[in-house]
Amino acid sequence: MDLVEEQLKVIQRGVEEIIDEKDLAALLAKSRAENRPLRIKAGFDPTAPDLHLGHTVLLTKMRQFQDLGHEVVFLVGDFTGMIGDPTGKSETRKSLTPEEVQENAKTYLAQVYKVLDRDKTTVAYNSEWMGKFGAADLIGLAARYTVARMLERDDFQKRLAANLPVSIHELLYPLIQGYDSVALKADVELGGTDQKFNLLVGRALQRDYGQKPQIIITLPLLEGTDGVQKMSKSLGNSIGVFDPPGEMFGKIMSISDTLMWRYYELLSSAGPAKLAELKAQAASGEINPKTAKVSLARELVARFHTEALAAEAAAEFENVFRNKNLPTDIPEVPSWGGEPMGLCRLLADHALTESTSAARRLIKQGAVTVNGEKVSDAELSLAGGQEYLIKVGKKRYLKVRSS
RNA sequence: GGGGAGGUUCCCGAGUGGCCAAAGGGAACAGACUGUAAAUCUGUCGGCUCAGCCUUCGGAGGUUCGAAUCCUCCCCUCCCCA
Repeated sequence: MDLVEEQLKVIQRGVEEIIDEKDLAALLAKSRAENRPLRIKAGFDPTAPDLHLGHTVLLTKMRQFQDLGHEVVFLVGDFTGMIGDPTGKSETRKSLTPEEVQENAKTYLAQVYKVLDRDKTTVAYNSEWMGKFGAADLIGLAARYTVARMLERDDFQKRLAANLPVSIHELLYPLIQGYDSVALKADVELGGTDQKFNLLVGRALQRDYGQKPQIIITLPLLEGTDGVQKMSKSLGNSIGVFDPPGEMFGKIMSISDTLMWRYYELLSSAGPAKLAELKAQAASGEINPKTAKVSLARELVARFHTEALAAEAAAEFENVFRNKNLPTDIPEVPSWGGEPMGLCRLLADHALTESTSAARRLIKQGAVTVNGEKVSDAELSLAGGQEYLIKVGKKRYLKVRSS
C-alpha cells in the first residue's frame, strides 16, 4: 500500500461523503509529488462558545489532516457570524453584533486545541477579506449565483413551503462562505452534512473565479444526548468538552443504548472490528450493554481529562448509582441562625429547585428526603444550627453544616 | 400599492366575553420498573407568605362588573393580486 492510499484510508474513516474521492486521491498524490501540503479549510460560526463532543467529530478529522502533514485553516466566520447560518434551522437565526462575535470567537479558539495541534493550525477570520468587501463587490459576488440554485437548498425550500420567513441576507450566507474558499484557495473543505450545500457553493464559486474547485468532505452530525436532534448547547443536549469528569461520565452513561453505538462509531478510537465484537457481545447477552457504555465513557473522559480522572469518575459512578452511596462532592452550605427555615425556601435558595413552587411540587411527588427521610409536608421548616443532608430527585444533594 | 390570514405559556397548537394559569401533543422534571439505557405506567409542568393571592396570551391604550377573547393605534410574519 502506498502512502497516498494510506492517507486516503485515514481520511475516509467515519466521513459521510467525499466529493470527489478520485479527485482527492489525485490531489494527495500531487501534493506528495510536489511536497506541498494541502490546504484544508473548515469554518466555524462563532455562535456557540462552548465546545462539545459534536464539534470534536469535525475537529478530530482536522487533526488527522494535520497529522498527515497538511495545512489546516481554522476559519472563524466572524463576518458571516453576523448573519448566522440558517442551515438546518427552521427559522432565521438571530444576528450577532460584532462585539458578541469577537467575544465568542475568542472563547472558541481558547478551546479547540483540546483536539487540534496548536502549532500546525492557521487561524483566519473571514472579516479579513469580507470587511474590505464593498457593496459593489458584494453585488458582483451575488451575480455569480442564481436564485433558483440558491433556493434548491433544503432548509430554504422547507421554510418557503411552510410559509416561514426567509430573509434576503440569508441567501448571502452560502455565497460568502463559498467566497471564503476562494479567498483561501482551499484544496479541501470540511463540514457537517448540514453544510453540504454551502460547501458545494464554494466549489462552484472557485470554478467561477478560475480556481480548482475544492474537494468537499462531509462528516456526520452527532446527535445530542436526546438521541434525536443534533448536539447543541442551546438545545441542552450537549456534552461539553470542558464538563467536569464526573458530569461528563454521568451524561455519557445516561444516553440510550442505540445512541451509545453511534457515539462509539463517531467518537471512539475503537476500530470497526472491535466495535463489531462489542455489539455482538452485547446482543448475545455476553456482556451487559452497560459495560460497553462504561468503557466508552471512560475513553472519552480520559481523552478530555486524564486516565486517572476517568477511573475516578467511573468509581464514583458505581459508588453512587450502583452501591447507592452518597456522592463524595456534595455541596455544603452553612446553617442559619435562630428561626426555622422553610424547606421549600431552602431548596430554591440553593438552586436545588427552580422555585419554591417547584420545590413544593417535588415534595408532593415524594422526591425530597431530609436525612434519608422522605418529606411529605411542603410546609416543613427546619430548625437552624443543625446538620441536614437533603436530597432532591436522584442527583441533587445539599449538605447543611451545623456551624 | 390592493386584498386576505395570523402572532397564545420551553416548542407545536386549541381557545373567540365569565366554567382560562388557558385543551391536546412534544420536550422537561419526579415516582415505579431498570443497567442513572430503552420501552412502559403514574404524576407534575407561571410565581408566591400556596385550599388564597399575584403576573401571563405581539406592544400600548380603551370598552365592560369581568377580556387571550370586543374596539383603537402600533410592531412583526405569511399568502394572493399588481
